[in-house]
Amino acid sequence: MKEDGGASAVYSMGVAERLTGLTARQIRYWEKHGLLAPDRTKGRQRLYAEADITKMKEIKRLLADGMTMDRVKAHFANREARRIRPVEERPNRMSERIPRVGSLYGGANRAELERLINRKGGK
DNA sequence: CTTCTCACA
DNA sequence: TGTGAGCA
Repeated sequence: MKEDGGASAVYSMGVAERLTGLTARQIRYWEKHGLLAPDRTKGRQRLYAEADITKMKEIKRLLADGMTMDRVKAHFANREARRIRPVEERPNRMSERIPRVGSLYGGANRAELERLINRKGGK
C-alpha cells in the first residue's frame, strides 16, 4: 500500500492548465527547460501528479516575483539536494526528544547526566 | 493530445 | 519568458 487518501490522482495537460492557470505551451516550455518531468502514458500524453501541480503554481509565483528560470531551477535543485521537507513531516518534535532525556535522567545513565550537568561548574 | 520549427516581443 | 501558427 502506498500513501492514499485519494492522493494518487494524475491530471492530463488540459486539467493541469485549468488547475494552474497556465497555458499548455507554457507548461511544455518549462518542461523543456528542465523545470518539470511529468510521467507519460503509453501514448506519450503527460500525466501530472498533485506534486507537479503544486510545483507549477510555485514556479509561477517565483517567476512572477522576478526570478529567472535558472534561479527557479536552482531553487528546486537545492530542495532535492538538502531533502527539505515540510516542517510538519520533520521528526524533531520535543515529544520525541523528551523521552530520551527522561530515560537518561531516571535510568542507568543518571550518573552520566549529572556529570554533564556538573562539568564547567554549572554556569 | 504530441512533436517540431520559425518568427516575434 | 512566452506566444502564434503551421505541420506531421
